[in-house]
Amino acid sequence: MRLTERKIAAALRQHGYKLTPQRRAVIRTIASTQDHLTPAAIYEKVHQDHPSIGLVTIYRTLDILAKLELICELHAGGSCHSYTIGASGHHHHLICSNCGGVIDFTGYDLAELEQKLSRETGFEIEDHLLEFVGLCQNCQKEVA
Amino acid sequence: MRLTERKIAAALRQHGYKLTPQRRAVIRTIASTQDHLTPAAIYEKVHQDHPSIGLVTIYRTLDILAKLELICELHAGGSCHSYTIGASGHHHHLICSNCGGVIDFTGYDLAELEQKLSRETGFEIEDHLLEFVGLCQNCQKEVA
DNA sequence: TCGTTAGTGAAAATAATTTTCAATAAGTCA
DNA sequence: TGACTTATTGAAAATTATTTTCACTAACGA
Repeated sequence: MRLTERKIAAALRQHGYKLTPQRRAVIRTIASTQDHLTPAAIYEKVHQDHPSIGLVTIYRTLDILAKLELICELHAGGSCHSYTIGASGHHHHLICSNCGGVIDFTGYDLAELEQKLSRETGFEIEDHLLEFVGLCQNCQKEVA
Repeated sequence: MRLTERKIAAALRQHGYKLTPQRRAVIRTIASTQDHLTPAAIYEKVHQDHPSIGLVTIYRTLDILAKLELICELHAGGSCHSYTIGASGHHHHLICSNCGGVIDFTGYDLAELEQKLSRETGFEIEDHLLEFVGLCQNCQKEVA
């Protein structure tokens, strides 16, 4: 389940961060799209409603949101350093290579594979990164 | 199976690239470690034997090697933009969060999951990214 | 060995990110 | 409410990472 603007705001407060209009605007921008956005793209969008905001504030807000795991950084498909809204619970991402839309999916458990890998390599596994890239239904039509 | 310096050199030539001492040095550096390296780290290492090499050449060589899939870019564990030696055939990576060592693993097929995802989301899946992060056996002892 | 062409290094240009610092605004407490 | 304390902000400067340009050099086939 994708996090809402409201939940993110609450989480920020709970962790002692103030909810400023700038932060609210950043959160709203990320929460209101399926797409994943770079800091520069977020800046552009926020800037429309909030012309005085500085790019630095975008970076600072993204750092906080990422640290609290309220947003997710994506890597597959060449776009490092872009973010999508977080979701409650463990999940993975499916990214459209054409429109950038991101779908979260859950219910796929890598624990078994982790155990097998752990047994075979002796590693103590701490984390993983799993992302898929493809064309969403809309973009399939568009491209055809 | 990890690619050897020799195989990489051959592949370069096959694709019409010249095998210069600089490229050889970059390849050797990447091929001779389990670790994954940033362009700057590769530069430092190559520079020792090859003091006249420029950082630009590192970037250019990495671009070529990555394009030919002779090296792999890693993402998990915070280290975007670092590379490890390639391997023949499709594989995934297991990265030590302490020493940076990378182990390739194969035999894990995501095709089934891809089909399921495709069915459920309508996506036409093109690619994926799967990496694990953990502590290798040596580093477990070291940390303890 | 010569000549063609790809490859190189240095420097400049560009892009991305972080730091610094004075000014401002949030939330708290009297 | 109003003053206070402290986090947050924006601008500019600093830093870091990457790419482009260009004159020079070296690899490799004829």
